[in-house]
Amino acid sequence: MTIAEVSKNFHLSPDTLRYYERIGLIPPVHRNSSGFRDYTETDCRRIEFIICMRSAGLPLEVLIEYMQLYMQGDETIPARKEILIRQRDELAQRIADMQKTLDRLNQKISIYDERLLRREHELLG
Amino acid sequence: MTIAEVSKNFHLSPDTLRYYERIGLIPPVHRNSSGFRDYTETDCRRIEFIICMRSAGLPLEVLIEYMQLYMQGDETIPARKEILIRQRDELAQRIADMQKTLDRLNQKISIYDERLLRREHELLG
DNA sequence: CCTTGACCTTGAGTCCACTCCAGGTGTTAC
DNA sequence: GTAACACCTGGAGTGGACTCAAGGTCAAGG
Repeated sequence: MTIAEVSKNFHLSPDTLRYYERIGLIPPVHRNSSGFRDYTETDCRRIEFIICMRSAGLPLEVLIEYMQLYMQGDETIPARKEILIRQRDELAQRIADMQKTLDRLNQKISIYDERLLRREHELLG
Repeated sequence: MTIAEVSKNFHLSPDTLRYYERIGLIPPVHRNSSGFRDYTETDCRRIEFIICMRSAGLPLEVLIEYMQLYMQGDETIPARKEILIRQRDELAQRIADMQKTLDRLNQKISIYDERLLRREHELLG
């Protein structure tokens, strides 16, 4: 797969894909005869994983560390698991906080609804 | 209330408090005789609201717009409500996405658990 | 041959949300 | 009166995550 195809599939700019490679988030991508990147299925699965984690706000730094451990094989499973657990816990906390804000927004919206209804009532009645 | 007290109560640096005022997120805070800021209860309630919204990732730009409308009185209620609805919907979407990532992290963690158990089993058995 | 277009590299620029700094003022404590 | 301290201002710096620009290579089409 060319960089353009991967870019299109994942809605990620070619610049970002190259950037991820440059910072060691994904291992160097294989090149074709003209030196162009040729992404494998494996590359794509990794990219998809990264996008998913990034969408939840996991920092690149953490993902880089995770991926580097991943490349080193099975001995790093405990370390990788630790990272995932930590990130999972932090994420759960963020979700809980955001849920509170969501509730508050809903509450505020319904208060505005009431106020608008009252105003309408006053104007018409 | 002095800036130091507000800072302590809300775990927000004095620099950030001044920054919020400078960008128009909160209206100019009243000063005491020596020119120091003296925060009112109203100021504090606004700051608390901002912190809550920021913790859910609402951009400063949106909060500034909301606060500016707020200062203009009741005619801006419909516009404010629109902002809140939009932000609520986006937030709900973000939470849903994050929940998916959370599920995926949990799944991955339990896979690691299994693998570690198997390895232990192989080593001991 | 020359142009076009997809890709390459390196390095600089951008955006957001702070955060820090230098230099200054006013009150209190010794 | 001078030192310590809490605060002030304007402006510059930082960190994270991209994003863009300049200049170059390569293969295909006219």
